[in-house]
Amino acid sequence: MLILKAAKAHIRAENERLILEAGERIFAQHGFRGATMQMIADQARLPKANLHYYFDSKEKLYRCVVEKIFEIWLQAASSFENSDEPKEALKLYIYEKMQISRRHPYGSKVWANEVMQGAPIIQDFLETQLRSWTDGRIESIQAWIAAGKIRPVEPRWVMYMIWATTQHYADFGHQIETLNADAPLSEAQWQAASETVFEVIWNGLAPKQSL
Amino acid sequence: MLILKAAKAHIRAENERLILEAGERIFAQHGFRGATMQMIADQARLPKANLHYYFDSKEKLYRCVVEKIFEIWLQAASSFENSDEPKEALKLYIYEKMQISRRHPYGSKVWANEVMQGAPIIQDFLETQLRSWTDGRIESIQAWIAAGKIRPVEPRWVMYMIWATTQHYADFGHQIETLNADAPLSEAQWQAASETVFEVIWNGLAPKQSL
DNA sequence: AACACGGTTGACCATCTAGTCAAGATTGTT
DNA sequence: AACAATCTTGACTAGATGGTCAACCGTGTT
Repeated sequence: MLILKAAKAHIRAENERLILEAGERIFAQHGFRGATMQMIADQARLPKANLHYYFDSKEKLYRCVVEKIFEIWLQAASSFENSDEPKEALKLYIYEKMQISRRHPYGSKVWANEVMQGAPIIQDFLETQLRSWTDGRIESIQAWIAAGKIRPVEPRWVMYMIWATTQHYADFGHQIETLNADAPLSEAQWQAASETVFEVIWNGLAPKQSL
Repeated sequence: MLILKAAKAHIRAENERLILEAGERIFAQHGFRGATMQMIADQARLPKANLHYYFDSKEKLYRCVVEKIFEIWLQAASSFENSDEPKEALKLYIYEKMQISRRHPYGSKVWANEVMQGAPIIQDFLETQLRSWTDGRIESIQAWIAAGKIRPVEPRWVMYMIWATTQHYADFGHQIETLNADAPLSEAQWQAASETVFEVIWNGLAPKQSL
């Protein structure tokens, strides 16, 4: 009966999760072309043919991985709206993005890879969701400027600074570890880095102390 | 006669230049594995076999490309030393790095790709040249802190902020263009972005106005 | 003109890889 | 137990790709 489809849904869900997780890791480490279905299969501890049972093609799998990453990205984005005060809103957003760099370094790298190659797969995301989200955030920042809560700056360049500095800790994590005597950043170091990023940006944006 | 070697040296120099330039572009756009020798050959307008005449293997060619990029990177690094005053030194360095992002976007992407994949080819560079250069710069920054010229901050996180923000304009150039109504940044926009990056970082680091 | 040396090139090969397939194993339902 | 839908998997194929090679070309020297 057709109801069986639902009965075995958990198998499908579990295997798709395994494959997506493995894909994220392998695509991040080797890029789209550098990753092979065999590598992903080994990482997921499944036979290669099984991957093609759940995902038609390498490209479809890749697209799913990228879409999942974009979801997480958008989720973090909402923390931007959790306060009207720029200091609080920026602090939440920056800490949240640093957290993502720490928890999802592979996802961040896949995204970076995709964009660096001209976003062949997710160009439509950039043009729709990312563009409209960014426009919204730019309006928030402009409102802060109008209210004299931060210095007059072009909001775009500030957004890019935040993205760049926070994602750097994921995308260039290997370089950072190498310069940290080949050790991953400690809890305290992550905390300190997040604080410094926030402090420098906030002090950079805060209005000059009026005497 | 052996002197012929010198006589045709210009042919070799010119072709190596063509191939390296094409390689930089193709490796940036497709990653190491994604790039094919055929693509690079087409870009350089040379037959594929000719590439193997000048560079033994794809990997050797790639290594040459990456080394060339590191040279440019180190060159910019020297502008850090052109002034003892932090404001001036940082301004020069940031503007120089923004300039590099604008002039050598492909090189920056190749570097990013390489690091994201764990620096399989240039790990030794990271551990020797980059590490020692960074240590030197950290000392400079600490001296500024000791002299009360900038706030007390962990120099490492500041270096990473500068690298991240400036390189972002190359590595994520496609995303930036998409969010700029699919247009490349204008001269004025590059200028404004550079200024904003510098202003925010400098204001973020400058000591609080003592009343 | 003859030569030698570096440069050029099309054709070729071994290998790798995305994707297919058909036979068989599982599992929930009746 | 019998069944049907779903899941599993080893073996296979077609095409792409890095690298090779042997014949050929061009140019400066004698």
